[in-house]
Amino acid sequence: MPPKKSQPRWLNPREMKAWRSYIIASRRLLDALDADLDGHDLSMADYEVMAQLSEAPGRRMRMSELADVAMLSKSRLSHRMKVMEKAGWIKREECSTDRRGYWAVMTEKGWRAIVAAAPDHVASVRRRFLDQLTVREQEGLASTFTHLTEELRSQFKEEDPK
Amino acid sequence: MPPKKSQPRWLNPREMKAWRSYIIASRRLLDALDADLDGHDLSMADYEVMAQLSEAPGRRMRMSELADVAMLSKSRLSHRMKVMEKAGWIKREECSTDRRGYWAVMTEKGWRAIVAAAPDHVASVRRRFLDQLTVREQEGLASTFTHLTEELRSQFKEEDPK
DNA sequence: CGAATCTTGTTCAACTTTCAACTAATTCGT
DNA sequence: ACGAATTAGTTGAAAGTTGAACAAGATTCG
Repeated sequence: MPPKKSQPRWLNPREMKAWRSYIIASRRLLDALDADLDGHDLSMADYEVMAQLSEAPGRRMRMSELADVAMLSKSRLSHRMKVMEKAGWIKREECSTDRRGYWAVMTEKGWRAIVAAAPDHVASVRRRFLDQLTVREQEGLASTFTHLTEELRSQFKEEDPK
Repeated sequence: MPPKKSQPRWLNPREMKAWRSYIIASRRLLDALDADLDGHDLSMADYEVMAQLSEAPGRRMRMSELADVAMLSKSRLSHRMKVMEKAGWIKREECSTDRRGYWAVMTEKGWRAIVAAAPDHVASVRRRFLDQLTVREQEGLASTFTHLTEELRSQFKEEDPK
């Protein structure tokens, strides 16, 4: 039997609805959350970086680790950090134990900025997202997407084994 | 009683889990889907534009309407269209009934490009997303996010009444 | 040890997106 | 009808992102 290019299974209505509603709501949601952060001179991505950094011991993190947890490329993080450094929110310190490396260190000013933004952002996440879901939906969503993250992680590992 | 700035309600563990798992899975998912489209010289955004256009009567749409359904700013669409026009995927035609306007018209080459990409993209959406969900989860997700889209639309209307 | 390899983080150039300004055509209100 | 306000769409500059190339320090292992 000759190898045959498998026919694409088109999406059935249920699948289509799941996919389209997810993708559309997500774009709207992310746009709204970004817009809500505008007043604090922050994008969602920058907020994420600052939030992660603010929770790290000593409010400092190695660049690579920060890129990792914030899911940014090293290059992108490096560029953003240049901007945030200019804004006085972080500074970079050489790492004494690995002289290739740097610490991203949140400044007092950066801390004040994230502390000022956080309540508004949380309120925004509530209003735009969490408050629109029942408890049941929140739980379902958490379980679905936790599983999905796992799966994507393992797909990624298979495709690019280290 | 003086107006008091309301205390921010922080997220409880259930809320936190729903929010974080959603945001993380979504970023991974979108990244994976984009990567899967790489071979066809398409981003998700460009795919969306082409897909919408391909489904329009005559495979043509007014720029504004296309921007609308693809959820892009007019400016962004205009720039992308310049690129796609150079690639020979679309052309622009003056609109006879409204002389400010233009039709975005998909070319034969554009049609072939989207027809070539679609099965791979659908397979990718399946593999990365739909196949990871039970039927129950797909239904739950569709209902949750359909509702969310509605809600966000109406929030937007309230904030920016036309 | 020391050569090959890997990791850290930055940089450059190409590309994409945003924002505000702009032209031109249409519609609205009186 | 006619001036004001809207709408369609583009543009150019500034800002953001990507990906490859790079320098320099760490690691591995024969």
